[in-house]
Amino acid sequence: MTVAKRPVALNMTDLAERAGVSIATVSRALSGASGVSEETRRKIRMLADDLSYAVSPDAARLARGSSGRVAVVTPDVAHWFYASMLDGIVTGLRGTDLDVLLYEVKEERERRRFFEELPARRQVDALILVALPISDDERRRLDLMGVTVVMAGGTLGDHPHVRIDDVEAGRQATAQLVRAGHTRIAMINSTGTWSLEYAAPSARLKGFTTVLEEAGLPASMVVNRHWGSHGGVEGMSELLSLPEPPTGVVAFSDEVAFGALRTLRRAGVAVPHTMSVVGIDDHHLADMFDLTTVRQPVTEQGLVAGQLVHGILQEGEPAAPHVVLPTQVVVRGTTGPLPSLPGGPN
Amino acid sequence: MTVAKRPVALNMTDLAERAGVSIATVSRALSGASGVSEETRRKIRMLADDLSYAVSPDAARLARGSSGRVAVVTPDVAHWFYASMLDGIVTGLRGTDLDVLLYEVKEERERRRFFEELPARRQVDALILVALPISDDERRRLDLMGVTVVMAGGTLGDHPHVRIDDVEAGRQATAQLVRAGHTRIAMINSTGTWSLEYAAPSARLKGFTTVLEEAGLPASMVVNRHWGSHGGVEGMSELLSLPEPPTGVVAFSDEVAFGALRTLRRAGVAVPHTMSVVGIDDHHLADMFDLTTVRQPVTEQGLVAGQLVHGILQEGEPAAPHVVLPTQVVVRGTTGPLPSLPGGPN
DNA sequence: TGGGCTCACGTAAGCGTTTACGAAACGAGA
DNA sequence: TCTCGTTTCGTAAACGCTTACGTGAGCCCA
Repeated sequence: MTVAKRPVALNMTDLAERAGVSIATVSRALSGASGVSEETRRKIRMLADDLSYAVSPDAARLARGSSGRVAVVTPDVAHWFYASMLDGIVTGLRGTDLDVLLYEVKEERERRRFFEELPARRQVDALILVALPISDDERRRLDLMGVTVVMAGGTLGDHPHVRIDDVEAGRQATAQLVRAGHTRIAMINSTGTWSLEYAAPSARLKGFTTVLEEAGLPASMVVNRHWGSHGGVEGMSELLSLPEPPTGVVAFSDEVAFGALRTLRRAGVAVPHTMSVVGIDDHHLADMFDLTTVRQPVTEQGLVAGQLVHGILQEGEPAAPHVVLPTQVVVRGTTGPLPSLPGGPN
Repeated sequence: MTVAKRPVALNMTDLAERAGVSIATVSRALSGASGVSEETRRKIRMLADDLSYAVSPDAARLARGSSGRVAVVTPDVAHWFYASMLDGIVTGLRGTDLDVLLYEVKEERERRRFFEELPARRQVDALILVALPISDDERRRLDLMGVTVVMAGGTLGDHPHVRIDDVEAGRQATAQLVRAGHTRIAMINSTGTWSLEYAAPSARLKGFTTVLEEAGLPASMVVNRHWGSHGGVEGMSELLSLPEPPTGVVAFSDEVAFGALRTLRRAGVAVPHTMSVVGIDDHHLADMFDLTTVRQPVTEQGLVAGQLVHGILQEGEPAAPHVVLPTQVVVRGTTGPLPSLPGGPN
């Protein structure tokens, strides 16, 4: 006597027997395919319900040739930005019959390993890369998978993508300070987190410098730090230690801005009267810091990415493969008019 | 002439042909099973590498009977707590050959749908529930899946779980204020987010009241709000409007505390001199708010959950199925000694 | 009344693996 | 040299579905 591996699950053959029809009919009835009378279909469906039978996705996919799964690859699940993207993707895919397989590639090592072993290989119908900068070599490996690839929060060759215009975001943030009359404006930017160049920092910097030029303001101070809150703490410290500190600061991200604000609070510098700060993101805690910022629709980007994948899988090439979502200034309390006495309190 | 659905992928039979051996040998060689000479194995592995062939997981799993996947079910991917849990789980599972299938059940509707349709059904070997309160009925449905179920951040019948001691967390937070000499201590708690009772709020409340009793302090004010930052904003407003406001507040979570701090800042109430605040979590931005809090190891809980699942799948029943991780006070700037002039500034 | 159509359903051939079982080859002990 | 045990490998039967194709049954219209 052999013991079944999965004692509980009954299969389609069992169901067919009890329903008194062939397995093919059951398959058709349950999958919604045509070729079954409505009555038979109903009968089978009810029976399946009663016996709480579910079609084995693995077997179905083996037979059909497509997996019904999409892989999401992200550098850091825990981080607000990626988590929000993921959230958007998942909701964008809800309702479709696509499941999400999650891969995190935190460090350079893991990322190399991911592209070498391609664990998602032959497992998914599509791949969504979340703001993951990628080398040409890796792109080639990816194509080897032979699946749809979509980039969310960046670009990737000709592959479909969703993103924001980072140059514009940088412009908007900077313009907000220029408009308020500031003339000594600095930026706490963020590069070098990845060994591969991530596009956002340089794009935002470009927006920053462009606006300053257009306003006829002198080329200004830019410090580079890690793009988390601690980067902001350090960056602002450095700016404060300058002989002639700026009166306004553009932060690469809201988290950087949070850190900057903490430094300012500890240093007793009045915000926005002595120092104005503007971030980029509209982090869900930005309101708690009263932070003026440039909102980028993160969840929506994920959502669009999900829909893009769904569309492509369903009907081939997408209508609009490259989506750029708008950003927009959200004015709160950390920006204000030029201080009357530069450097002095209040 | 028929067109192949997946033109690229070659299969094990192809590989076997080119290697001049049978498909069984290839399978054994690639899976690491015994019964192949080392030389043959090496040869086959090299060939597979050259042709960049990878075993089809679906087919392998169909044949083997286990999916090699684990489902993670969480109420909100974007939220710091769940995202951190997820992060821990993913890292805990890294290195094993288990993939993560992600399911988000945000609203009551979706959650009901999840348990009715069980999309993860027959797709995974195990299920990790992330702080998801569950009814008895749903638990029964779950057992019907016939897979290992692990709870992270809570309990679930006899199923293995990882969590913290929420009563203790509540105690520690409250004790921190009592120790500082506060006598009018309030709590901004959080209930009713789910239709099902979530255990943490009542447990933390219990810790709160117990400490007050032990200290001989009068039963104190407790307001209930949503457990996000806006709940904290509202909760603190309500407390401030009291005829005799407290001098110390325990917040259900750090996010609630963030909101509370914002209200205090806007109201011009000095922290910690006029009002002390302590949170629970040690959110990664807690430091930016200078928030005193009770740290709970979130990522670690996820990590343990992942390891638990891996262990169970590998060797059956786990050695220690119920893990309780310690919490610990982190003192920062939002708590201080009892104000000399209650209610007055500074 | 019969020829052709449509519809509902069954038969069986895959899909790409794993694995029980058996066969061949080889070495060793007697 | 014969026999027995190992080791290495091949054969073929699953695994649980989907789907191309075939077969009757029923229907319509000439």
